Amino acid sequence: MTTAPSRDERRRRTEATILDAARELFSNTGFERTTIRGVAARAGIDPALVMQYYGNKEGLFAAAARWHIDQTTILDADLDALPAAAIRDLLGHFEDADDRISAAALMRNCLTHPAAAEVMRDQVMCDRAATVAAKIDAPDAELRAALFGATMMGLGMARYLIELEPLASASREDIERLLAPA
Amino acid sequence: MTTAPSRDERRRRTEATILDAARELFSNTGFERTTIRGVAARAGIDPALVMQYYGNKEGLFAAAARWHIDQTTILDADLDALPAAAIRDLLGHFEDADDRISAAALMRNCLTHPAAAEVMRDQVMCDRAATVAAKIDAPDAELRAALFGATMMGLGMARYLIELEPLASASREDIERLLAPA
DNA sequence: GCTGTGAGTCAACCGCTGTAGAGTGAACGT
DNA sequence: ACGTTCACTCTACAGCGGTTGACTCACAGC
Repeated sequence: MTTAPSRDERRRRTEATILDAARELFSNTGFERTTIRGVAARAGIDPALVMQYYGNKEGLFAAAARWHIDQTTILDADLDALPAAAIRDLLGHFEDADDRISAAALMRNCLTHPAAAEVMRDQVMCDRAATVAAKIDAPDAELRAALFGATMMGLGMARYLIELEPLASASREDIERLLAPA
Repeated sequence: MTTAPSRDERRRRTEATILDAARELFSNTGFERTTIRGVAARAGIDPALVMQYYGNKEGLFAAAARWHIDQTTILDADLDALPAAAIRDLLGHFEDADDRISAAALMRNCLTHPAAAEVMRDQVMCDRAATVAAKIDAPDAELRAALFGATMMGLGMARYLIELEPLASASREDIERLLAPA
């Protein structure tokens, strides 16, 4: 048999298990249809333990839907390469096994859950749009950036959440090739 | 006092009142957060009457979220004018007082409600994309059309549901002017 | 006038879900 | 060895929300 894990090692492990289960359900079925009991069952533990760790359902969601905001790929690109970089960044998030689920959890609920909507609007879109706008030299820079952000959001939702064909099964290269010029 | 309305006139009137209330709530707070009791209260009638008319909550939603699918504006446009026409069509839907709410109801719930997702995917996106694709003379016509549809969806969501600034308060002309070329 | 029909109401049921509090047993410090 | 801490469980509660069935009452046809 393997060596027994220490107590807080064990704690961190179950905490991660809960978070994984929560992300899975939040991203697949949305906030409202996800139940604490469902998360607990999937994690193989008692519902009350979820409460003990995250306080309430909102807390669990807040912990599960955190989004890594790294603007490096955007900051490093100049205006010409920016669309391609942003597309690659978005697709990268969703191809990556770790980021995918939490990104999907945020995106799926941003229309129906107030907190998710706020995060989406303020952090993701506003901040990104600001850095994008700073690179555009035109009178309508902000509006252009917002339109670009909306386009990226639509792409992510259509491809990964609604799974619209043939978008869902198209290759990253094709998407980048066709959309980047626009 | 006015002349008393006939019985089925009265029926149709309350039915419409219920539907209006349902659309309002579905489009503002989403399917799950909308309660039959809430709809009834807003309509000024008893919850049981909603059930009597629409069977269950799903039936109410199905009746409330119907989307007028008129592809005339798309069909009439040739390839060059198509983006502008589609944008005008989308914005027109959302500016129009009648269509706006049911369109929003469908769009808001298409990520979290199975039936709404199906309608969105099959009817709105697939059918439209097909007619769009028929006009594009390129090997990747379908993918291009899907990307275009995703862009339009992102635009609608960002502008009318998340109310992302400065997109939400921009004029129709500006949006059309900036996005159509792409 | 009388009766049937149908719009609209009332009260209640029942399952689900978030949440709370006491309890248990194994790991940990001493 | 022993008391303490802490992850974890069991049970239960309270409220909400969809749904139901019996009831009321006004209007239409005879």
